[in-house]
Amino acid sequence: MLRIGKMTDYAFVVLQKLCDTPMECASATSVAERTGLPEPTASKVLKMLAKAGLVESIRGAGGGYKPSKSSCRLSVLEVIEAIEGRVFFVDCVDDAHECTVGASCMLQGRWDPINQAIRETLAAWTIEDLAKNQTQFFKQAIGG
Amino acid sequence: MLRIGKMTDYAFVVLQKLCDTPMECASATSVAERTGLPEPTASKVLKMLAKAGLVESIRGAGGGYKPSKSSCRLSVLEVIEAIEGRVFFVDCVDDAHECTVGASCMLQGRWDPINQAIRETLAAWTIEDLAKNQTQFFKQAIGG
DNA sequence: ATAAATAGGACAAAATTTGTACGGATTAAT
DNA sequence: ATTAATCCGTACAAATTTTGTCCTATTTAT
Repeated sequence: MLRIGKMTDYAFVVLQKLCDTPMECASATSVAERTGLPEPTASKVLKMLAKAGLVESIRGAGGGYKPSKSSCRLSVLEVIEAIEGRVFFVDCVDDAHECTVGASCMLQGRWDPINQAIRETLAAWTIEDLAKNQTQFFKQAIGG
Repeated sequence: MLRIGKMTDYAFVVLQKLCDTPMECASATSVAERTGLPEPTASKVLKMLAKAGLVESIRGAGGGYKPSKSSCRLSVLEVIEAIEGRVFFVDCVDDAHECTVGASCMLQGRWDPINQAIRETLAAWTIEDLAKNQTQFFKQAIGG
């Protein structure tokens, strides 16, 4: 099915909630309540986002997470990569991968342009765009 | 990592081998030998491709698989979807999916254009393109 | 000090993907 | 007709990946 993981789904939901109240410092617990996600899960997602630098974390009592100034302008690509790692379609592109097919594979190294095109597509939309109404969004997609 | 599965990788390799000798009817065993894949695996991939109509299967002694006339012009999208099912980035788009976040999800229905754009990107390359040399390929990618 | 939070890592459970096997159906050749 | 080659469909165990949860350490406000 070639889909992003649930965690990444959650990341978008969480980021958007944070962007609703950009000045507020929201604890993982409050984010969990507002999104309907279980607390440990919301916490995990927030930690990942913080580690990737996509939100600002404030430790200690009264702490929590704040969207950074640019959080809501993050591209879809940035969010996906924060959670999933680099976006690639084929194992071969990954350094850590050993190609089991080896010499008989005629495709080695041919995927870069496709990967690049996909990345550009994902980079072209921001979280804000996703939040806008569907109609307008659709117009962009078909170039209208 | 957002990658296609190994089976899909194999599918490209197998298809390309078949297209090397488009007139020949190759048994699963011979495809396995020529690609270096284990026989049961090659067989499984071929079966999937045949079921999706991407190659022609001929049963009985002396049978095997032949690329159909258009096999080598198949788009990358067609191959991926033959193996992985429809290409989507978000569960919400899938009818069978129940959104656990529900009403609090501001993103519902917003992904279609992105999915569409990705699909268009994948549809723009053929297996033949992948087999061509990397340099030329790269030119296409950057519009040169 | 104490309470409220996050950080980071560990880990079991669940889900998915892979790889293999087997019995049945189909066809060509003898 | 019989035999051998070959695909078809399904089932299934093993391996891998993803999820979801918890625990301890650290940080900060009061």
